[in-house]
Amino acid sequence: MGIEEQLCCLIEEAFNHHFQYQPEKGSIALQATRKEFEGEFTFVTFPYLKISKKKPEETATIIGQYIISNSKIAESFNVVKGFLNIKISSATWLQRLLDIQQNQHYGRKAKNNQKVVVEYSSPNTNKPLHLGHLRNNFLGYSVSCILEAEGYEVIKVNLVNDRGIHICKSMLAYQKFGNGETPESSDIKGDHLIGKYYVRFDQEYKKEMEKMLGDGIKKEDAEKNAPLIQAAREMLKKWESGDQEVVDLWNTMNNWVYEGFDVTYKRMGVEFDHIYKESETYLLGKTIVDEGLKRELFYRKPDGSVWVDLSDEGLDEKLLLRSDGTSVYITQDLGTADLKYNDYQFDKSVYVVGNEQDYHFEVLFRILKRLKRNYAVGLYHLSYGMVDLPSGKMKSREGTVVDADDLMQEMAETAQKSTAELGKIEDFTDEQARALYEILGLGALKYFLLKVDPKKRMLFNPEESIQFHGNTGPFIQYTFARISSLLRKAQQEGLNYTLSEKNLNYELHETEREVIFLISQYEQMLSEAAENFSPSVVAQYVFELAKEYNRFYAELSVMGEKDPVTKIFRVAFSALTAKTIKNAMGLLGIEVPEKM
RNA sequence: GGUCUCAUAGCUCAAUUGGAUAGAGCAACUGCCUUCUAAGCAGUAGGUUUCAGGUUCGAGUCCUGAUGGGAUCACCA
Repeated sequence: MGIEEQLCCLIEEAFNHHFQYQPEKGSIALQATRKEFEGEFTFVTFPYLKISKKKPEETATIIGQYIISNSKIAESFNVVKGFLNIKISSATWLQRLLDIQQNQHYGRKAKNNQKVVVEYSSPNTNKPLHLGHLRNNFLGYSVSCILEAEGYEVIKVNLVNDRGIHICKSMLAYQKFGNGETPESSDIKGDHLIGKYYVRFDQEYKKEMEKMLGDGIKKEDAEKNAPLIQAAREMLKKWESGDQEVVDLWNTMNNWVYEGFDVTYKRMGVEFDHIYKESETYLLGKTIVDEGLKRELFYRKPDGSVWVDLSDEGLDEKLLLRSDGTSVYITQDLGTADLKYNDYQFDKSVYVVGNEQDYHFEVLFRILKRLKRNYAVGLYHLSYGMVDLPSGKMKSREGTVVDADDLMQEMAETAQKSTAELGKIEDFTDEQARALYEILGLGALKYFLLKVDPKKRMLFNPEESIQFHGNTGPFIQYTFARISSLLRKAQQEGLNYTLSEKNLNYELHETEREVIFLISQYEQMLSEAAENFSPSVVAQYVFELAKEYNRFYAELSVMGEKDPVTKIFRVAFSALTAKTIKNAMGLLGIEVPEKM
């Protein structure tokens, strides 16, 4: 039983004993004591005054005294207003640390026999990945790690948008202006090459429109009837009918993109168990439309289009099938939802998709509920906010995007610069040094994007945002490297730092107490992160832990400590801190270096 | 215009889901490397939580309204 659980039991007992009251199971909640007061756990008595029929201070004191006299878990308590602050004894904390050291599975909970599918990334194959995709990918990967540690079996999937009018745009531009250019011939990464033609299409299309506007044609008509857009539509039709030439070009160009994406994904450190392609799923969902029609959940308009009416739930009518019988986005998503369930029989299915699609997913999930899909209860849209630049929104066509490959490269270079200035890794080989820059640069970037609550939009300032000091990835990595250095020394001395009963008599210093408290909160933190699908919970936790350890490190000596028992405790304590940091950073998809 | 969403220190973000005197980092200022990595530590300063009401022992958090951002409302994806 954990320390917190024991305290809750004692408080329940106290209510029984003193107030003849049996609190509901699990209704007693503790919170962490605020820094300015002594103690680790706080019980708020205000909600129970009607039961105790006493003043807040008195109620708190009675419960505090009960805890002290009926167990050895706490060493003292203090009461401020109605707040009962409980100070856990050093021996209790040390026993807890000993338990953690002996636990082989520390940081990873038992399997809960639940399956969850996490869909993330979901790029279009007409342009390279940018900053917005980085947030998506890091989020998706981190949430997967968190759920896995929480006990789920996690299946990471990527639904690639590899077909459609926008893909045809870059294909058409390439056909017209490409002159047979290839990634090899120009030494350009495949996805960037395709992106170049996507932009080119837009430029040429705009030229045509300007000309048409000059000829007195209305804007709407120009947009619809410009020769290039018509050609793109024509090409889409050909693709759908399986025209060999178009399909060949499509294959060639998409493969270039995939080769480029592979490089980017590898550098980002993300991966997938399965890749769905829309070219293979876009026809799905039509049978579901038929099903819905048959069950009179949907209806057909005179022109042949199919709709669902959600107005009784405060939403609108939504188109599910065009009048020409072709499917729209949501049709595919209905089909893909079934497909995923058939493939994996998941308990939960998470979609990591930006909050601009909140309405879409709201509609999608409601339709699936109406269709009585039994898996509908497990659907979750992990809706994350956009990443803004100081100049405002990113727009691919206006060239105001921050490219993912460029950004990762810059981060690594910044790491190299900072490392060179400090001059701490002179003994590294070139290869080791490069690996370190990668770990630090990516660590800074991932931490920066993950430390913010996913739901909130965030600002990314390329010049100022990414630092290596303060609340950053490298700060935490640095703490790990420091401890690693200590552990190397301990190893050189041949020190065995396995904790034993001998270590339980030690009187903890304030900083040590704080750190152990944080380490002991790891599992609870993990649950909270999993429940909310929120890596930011982990990020804040690990920052707090690193900060607190650094305080300890500045105040007390580890390897220089004279008393051998204390020394063993501090080394073990440091090692467990390092382990916890590594585990937590692992949940964020961030590596930690032994030396930096 | 309808719906959804956000607004906290100069800047970027927290606040244990209704609890104590609203906290960190950056930027500014002051100290600390002859001792385990100074990518660090300690300290100073910075707030009418956008505004106006309400709910209650207690509100940054819940409700109503206002103001200001953002998203969405396509036979686009």
